[in-house]
Amino acid sequence: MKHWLIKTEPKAYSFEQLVADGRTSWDGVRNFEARNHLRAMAVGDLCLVYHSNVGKAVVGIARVTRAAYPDPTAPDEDWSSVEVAPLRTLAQPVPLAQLKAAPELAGLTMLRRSRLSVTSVSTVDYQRILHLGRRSLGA
DNA sequence: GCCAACGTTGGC
DNA sequence: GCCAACGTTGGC
Repeated sequence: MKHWLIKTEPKAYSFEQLVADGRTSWDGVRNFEARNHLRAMAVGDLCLVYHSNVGKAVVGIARVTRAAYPDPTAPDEDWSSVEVAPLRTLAQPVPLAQLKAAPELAGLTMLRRSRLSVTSVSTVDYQRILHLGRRSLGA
């Protein structure tokens, strides 16, 4: 199983909206590298969902429920979508500043390639980020 | 194939 | 609102 980080502007489509919807077509990606990552996703892969611009934090986890298919928002063009469903909301969001401040996450692709909307995440980094998202005692 | 111009993303 | 990063486009 692979792990990914997918970005969304919450004003356009938030994780809360995904929870409300139950599942969604993750479409609108218009970058070749990001598209290729979508195509590499398999059903069951887990995605950290990051809110860009507003929030600037990892807020939840989604599960891939349908592998890549043609992006319905770009008929006759060579883009792809996957379908995802919410798995759970993090007890506390993990802000970008916290990701940047964690020395063990220095290799995170998302930090080095800040404009790439779909990036892969190593299993160990995925677990580190989940750990940061646990509610801390006394918080 | 190079490179300047331009548009978009996204943090600050 | 600004600006850096960077992907895309198009002229040559």
